[in-house]
Amino acid sequence: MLGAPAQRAIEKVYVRRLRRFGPMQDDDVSALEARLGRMEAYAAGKDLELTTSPPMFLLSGWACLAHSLRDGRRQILAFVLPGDGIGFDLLTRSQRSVEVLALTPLKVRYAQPGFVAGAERLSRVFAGAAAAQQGRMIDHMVRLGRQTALERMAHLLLELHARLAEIGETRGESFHLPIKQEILADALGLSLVHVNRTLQQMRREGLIDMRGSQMTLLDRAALEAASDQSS
Amino acid sequence: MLGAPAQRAIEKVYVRRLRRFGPMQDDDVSALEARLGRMEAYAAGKDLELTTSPPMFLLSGWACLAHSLRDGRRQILAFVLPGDGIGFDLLTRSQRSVEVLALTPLKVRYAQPGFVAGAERLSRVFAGAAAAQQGRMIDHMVRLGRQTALERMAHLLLELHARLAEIGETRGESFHLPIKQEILADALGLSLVHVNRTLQQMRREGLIDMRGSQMTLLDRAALEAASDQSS
DNA sequence: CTAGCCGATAAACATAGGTTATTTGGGGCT
DNA sequence: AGCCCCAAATAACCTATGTTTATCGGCTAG
Repeated sequence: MLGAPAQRAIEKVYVRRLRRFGPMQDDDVSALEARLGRMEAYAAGKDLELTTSPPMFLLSGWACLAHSLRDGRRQILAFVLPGDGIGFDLLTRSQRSVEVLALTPLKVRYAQPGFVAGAERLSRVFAGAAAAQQGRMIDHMVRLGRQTALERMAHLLLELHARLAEIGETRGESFHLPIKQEILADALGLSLVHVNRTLQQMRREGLIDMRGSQMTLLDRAALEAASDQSS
Repeated sequence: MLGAPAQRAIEKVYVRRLRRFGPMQDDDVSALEARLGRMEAYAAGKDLELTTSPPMFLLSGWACLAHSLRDGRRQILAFVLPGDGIGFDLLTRSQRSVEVLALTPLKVRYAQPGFVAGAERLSRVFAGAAAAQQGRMIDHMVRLGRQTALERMAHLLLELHARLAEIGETRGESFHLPIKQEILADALGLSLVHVNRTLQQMRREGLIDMRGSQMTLLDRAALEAASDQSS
């Protein structure tokens, strides 16, 4: 009576995430596992070196991809959540000055130095994950270019909830949001003050509830209406 | 005395573009050529169908990738210039509602239905082109999220000039900018009026010159300073 | 227990950019 | 030649968001 559930419970978070992008059979999982190597921990705030190191999976904690301007302005390009890969795609490996930043303490697992995707099914899954990431970046461009502060926030919160739900890190409409409002500001292209204003407004209007770093989506319908995003 | 220059002059625009991303020898070019098929022309304003058709190269004219919101707001995600591929990457082929829009009359050349990149060198070149496109999208996110109207415009003009120079469509610091200010607005996340204001300002300050659709970058140093973008 | 720090909250004011409406300036067509 | 139409250019006004500064509350180091 314990076998199956127990097995499920210990499934690696990156396998759980990758399953979203296509079927993975036992030999796919072992093929992947065989190509992974050492684990590592990083402190919050740490700037991960990507150009030299092999790609990795995030086991726990939150990271982000960001680009900084000379005068200190910073744009967060994407959030990296547990189970997500870092550095598998061209994006993060290209010469571009894309920084990978630990937003919380991190645990990662590196791929073997000569990592290659491997079997047919496995590489299709990896392609799916890369496509999903690009899709999120498109959403992000639309947010930044054409949405109001409240729309941006609503859409980001929905995205984060959906992604955390995939790996079982939500409880109903609640999830742990372990980042400062300053980080939200750099992600959404807003000022810190306006992020706070917007959150207060969403709170007053009963869209969300925040207690410390616990975020609850109280009115999903309204949030979805606000974030539009469809064609 | 005519052979070599003539050969160079008739080199296909997509080959010229692809050479930027890695060495292409004669057999690479023929391998690519063998995988391409019919040509097609489209009128300005046409919305190209991507999900059903094979990928293609843009032979002449300008196109863009865009996403529209329900209420009509639109964000242009990327410009597609002559020689650029459309639909080779996951981006444009994913289920996402990314539209491909002809900004001018277009000539394209489709790939054969079962297109695959082909030889080692050739696929490395294709990967390079995809990475370049992603890099430009990152620049675009930074523009949209963290730069002022003038900075955005300066940076976009520099990008367009550089890309057009690659395919010989510049004359010194001048190039043909065949798009309405409304399109610039949708690309830069600004209103049409503010795009006009910004262009006037750049003109007054001697940064650019515009006569009809002819754009000239008068003060590259100042434009580069304004667009920052470095880490 | 207290000092000090950090992040959230708040208030007051400033401004970049949005909106609406009007005018100007070429082409192309009749 | 005269008329249209469309895009560019202006103008006047409005507002979402940025900036600056201050307060508050909780946590941690001693």
